[in-house]
Amino acid sequence: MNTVIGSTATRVMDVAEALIQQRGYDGFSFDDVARAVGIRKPSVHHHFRTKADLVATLARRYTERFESSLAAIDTARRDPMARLEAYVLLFATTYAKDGRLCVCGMLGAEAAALPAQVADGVADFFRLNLDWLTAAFRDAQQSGRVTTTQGAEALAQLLLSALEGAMIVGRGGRSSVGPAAVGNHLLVCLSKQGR
Amino acid sequence: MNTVIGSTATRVMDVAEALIQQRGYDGFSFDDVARAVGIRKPSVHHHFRTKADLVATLARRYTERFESSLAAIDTARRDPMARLEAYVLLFATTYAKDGRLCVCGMLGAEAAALPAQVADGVADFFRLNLDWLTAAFRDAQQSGRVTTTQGAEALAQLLLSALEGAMIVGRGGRSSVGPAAVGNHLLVCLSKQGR
DNA sequence: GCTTACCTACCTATTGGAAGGTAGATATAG
DNA sequence: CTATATCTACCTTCCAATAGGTAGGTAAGC
Repeated sequence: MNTVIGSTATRVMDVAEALIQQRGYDGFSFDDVARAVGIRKPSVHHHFRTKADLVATLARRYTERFESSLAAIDTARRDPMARLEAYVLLFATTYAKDGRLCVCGMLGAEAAALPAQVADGVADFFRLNLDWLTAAFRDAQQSGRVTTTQGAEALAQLLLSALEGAMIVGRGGRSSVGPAAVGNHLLVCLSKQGR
Repeated sequence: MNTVIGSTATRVMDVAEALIQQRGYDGFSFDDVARAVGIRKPSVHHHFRTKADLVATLARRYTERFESSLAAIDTARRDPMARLEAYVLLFATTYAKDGRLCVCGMLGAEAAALPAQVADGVADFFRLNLDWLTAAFRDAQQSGRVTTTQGAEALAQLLLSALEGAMIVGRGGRSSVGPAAVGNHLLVCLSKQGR
């Protein structure tokens, strides 16, 4: 065994994930992955039958990890605004790693060209996020920390959209502004002391 | 002559634009374009030397059209909020056409994998939008229609990000919520009567 | 002795792109 | 008015590279 950490299958997923975050589904090949991992292309097929298989599995892992992070936030913070700030940090951390996009943000853009199983995984991710955010905003409104007349569902959609969009605008516009700034600005606007 | 409208070069750009909006830069080929237009692949090369050429030209046209729309808004509306609402409608109209993404939103996501000339065009688009929005928000704040403590530049980044993101989240999440709803919700939150 | 992890070799389709040719319109010069 | 030249828009043919994926084999471990 070599000194590289993790099983080969894990490393394949790690590499594929990074490639998707930077180039998208159609922007990388099994050969790219193989080269980066240090094996041959057919060996990648040994671990993941098809490309759709690999990416669908990867998207599921991504969503599960996100789910864990959300659960961790719930236990670590009680204050609804602190929870939302921690949520923004999740996206900011991803983006800080050499401008990596959210996996499902990237895949969501390409949704029309994706295999069904992959597109399903992407939809699950957004559903999970929207549900968690809706609950968080409902808490924030009930505790009086957010005082907009807008429904919690709409606010959830707004924050998620702003964060996903900030990555794309920040990267495409070569701006220094990313999801951290955009997300926090929005939270300030929505919070009581925002004006 | 056939009944198809526009010159061949224009039709090539129209088709390529639609394909990019639905599948991204790596998601379409010269052959796809040729087939849709009704000519052979090398004839596409006759009009646009390379793929980078085609897409860069197309991005420039997209930005110019957007620029015209912004100018039209400026002359048609005086009220800063009405201008911002008209801006939101620009994105909503694009998205309403079978869920088409903003060309530069899509390309922005793939920015890391794009030829330099294309990436430059994308950056120009975002710069144009951010500049216009910053001025619009400055007006809105000076007239007291928007009362956040946030700077106009930050608000511009926020609205643009929210609109670009809403397209991706809406499509990827198979939601009925799109840029129209998200954009208008944000404007309500920012406006005086938003609470 | 079966399973796992990997390999070489190969296949077919498609990619972006080049080379070179043709039909028809237009322009120009004698 | 005609002959020559040029241009545009398209064509067929071709190419090397790359795509996703398969077949079949080897070597090690439980």
